[in-house]
Amino acid sequence: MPRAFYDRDTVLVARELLGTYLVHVSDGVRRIGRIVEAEAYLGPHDLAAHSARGRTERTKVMFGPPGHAYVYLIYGMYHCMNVVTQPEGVAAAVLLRALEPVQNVEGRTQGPGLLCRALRIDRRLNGHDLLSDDFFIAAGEELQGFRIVKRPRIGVEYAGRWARRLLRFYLQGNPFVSQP
DNA sequence: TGCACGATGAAC
DNA sequence: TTCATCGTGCAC
Repeated sequence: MPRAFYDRDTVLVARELLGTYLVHVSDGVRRIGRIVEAEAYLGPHDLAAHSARGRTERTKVMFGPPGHAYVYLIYGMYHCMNVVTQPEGVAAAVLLRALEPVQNVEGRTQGPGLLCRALRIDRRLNGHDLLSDDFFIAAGEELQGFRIVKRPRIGVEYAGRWARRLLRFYLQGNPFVSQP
């Protein structure tokens, strides 16, 4: 997808990422998954977003230009993959939560930690430009007939009223969604 | 320099 | 409901 795709409202980007293809080439293997579930993290005012605590060493990528990968380690054993959105200076991103396996994908892809493991995504890719030829997102087909479901985000109960916002999106009925 | 904890997943 | 496991962020 072009830079301009990411340089837009984060909720819009999260919804439109559904049905697109995440491609990662590593060790000469091209692994592809279709994005079926994603969450929007809106910026420093969003108490569920990492950027809510300001710019730190970990979150500085979120404050950077759109179309880059924000990858971090969670619970000491899993990685989470995000796409940075909106103009540089706006610390917003979309967390990829589930993929439908398409090519060279081994293991489960339901959930942010599992999808990173299956596509061999780790912290080495933090800050990576998604307008590259080894890690990028490609357009999918039209989502005709596929309803997009809106739900509260997962695992952010500490965020008060922000935890109840409907910022998780997934393709209704898709068997690869992590928590239908 | 130390320590509490998490945008998770799996087992019990 | 509990646990594995460790980098980050902030307290001291």
